[in-house]
Amino acid sequence: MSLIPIRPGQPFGTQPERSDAARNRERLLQAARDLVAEHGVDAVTMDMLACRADVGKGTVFRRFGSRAGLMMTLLSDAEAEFQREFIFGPPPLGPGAPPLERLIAFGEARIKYVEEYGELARAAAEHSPQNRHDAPPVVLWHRHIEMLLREAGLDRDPWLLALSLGATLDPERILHFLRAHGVAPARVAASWRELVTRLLKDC
Amino acid sequence: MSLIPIRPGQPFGTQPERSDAARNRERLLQAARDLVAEHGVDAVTMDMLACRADVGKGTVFRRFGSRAGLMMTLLSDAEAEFQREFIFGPPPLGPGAPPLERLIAFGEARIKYVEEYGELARAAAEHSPQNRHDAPPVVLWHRHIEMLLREAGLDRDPWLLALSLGATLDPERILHFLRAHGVAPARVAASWRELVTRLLKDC
DNA sequence: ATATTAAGCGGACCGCAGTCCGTTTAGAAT
DNA sequence: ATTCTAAACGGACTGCGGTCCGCTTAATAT
Repeated sequence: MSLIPIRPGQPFGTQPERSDAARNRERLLQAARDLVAEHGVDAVTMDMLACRADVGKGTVFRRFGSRAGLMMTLLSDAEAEFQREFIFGPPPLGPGAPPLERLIAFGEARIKYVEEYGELARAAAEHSPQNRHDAPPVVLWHRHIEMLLREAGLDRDPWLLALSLGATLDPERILHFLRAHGVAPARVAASWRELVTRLLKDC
Repeated sequence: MSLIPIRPGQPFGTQPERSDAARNRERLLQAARDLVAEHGVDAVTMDMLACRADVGKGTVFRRFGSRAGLMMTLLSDAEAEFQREFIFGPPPLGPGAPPLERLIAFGEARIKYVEEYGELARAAAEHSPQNRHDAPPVVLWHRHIEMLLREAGLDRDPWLLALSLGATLDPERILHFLRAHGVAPARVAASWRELVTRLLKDC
């Protein structure tokens, strides 16, 4: 039932992790959530986290690989929920509605997602085009958009077109307008609606 | 005649810079160009540059403010040329052609620009949404797109729509597909053409 | 020439992400 | 219980971007 493993807590083919590792993972996640709540995503450093969780710095990086990896882990629940909604949920976001309406709903849902988790999402993509463009959830979003474009009859390189539309919904970008320019979320959503509506007209 | 001051060599209202400062600026720029040519943008560090230019590290940061600032300076000639072309140059990129054709030409020119200067452009925008979205050249591109959209009769929030189209042409994004996914530039250009053509149909 | 002064300078220093490697320990095998 | 070993651990260390601040010097005034 789980979709794409966003950040496998314990990798697939291996035996269950050692008890001390499990304990440390819980300690780290709890400490990370606390620190984010207290100081905000951007102020949380890896040293701070190691210290708060009373764990060596090496352990933090062994667990999460990088700061971006940590942020992905913190996002994974919300991300899984989002995926569930647009894949299995009720229309118009989920299956059952015509592709244009699903696209519109997808954009709106993404914008809400950014409102809530934007800082985390941005931090999860920082410092690596790879993270930004090829992370499993991102690829899934793109495949979803591509599928909807095809359903709508757009057959001219829907993959690239889907990537372009995806760029439009990039968390850092959306967040920047929301926060730094004070653009209302509803306005962003309206613009997205306008964009995809025009794009799919007469297909 | 100069357009937007991309990175003022010597700020506006002040008297000409001191001779030693001028000498150091030339030394730094030359060293930076050499280092980029030798090792590639991503491998050039600020310490390396200071050392090569035989200058203190503080001087490097006094001059350019940050690594991104240095990269913007290195880009400024190419950027000014690009601006000249789409503002004053011959159609279809410059004025004289219908807006759709100018938009198409704009995207194609940007893609060529990324092919040539993409690494620099990416480095110039790194580590700051501000640099990425609100740098003077970026704002100018967006205004240009917005103007073309208006000319084409698209009157529903052309500013946000222009930003979305701009996101589509983001250097990091384009560069990522070109380099990491081996997508041909012509294919990216075709996708852009498709996107804006559909967008402006019946306006 | 000399004095004045603000711009310029340099490099020690800081905080951070990420690495390395010698040490510890959980858990299995005996 | 003892031994064994691979996984996990921790914290010193590196490299980088960026800052700070006491020193130097170019340009100007006298």
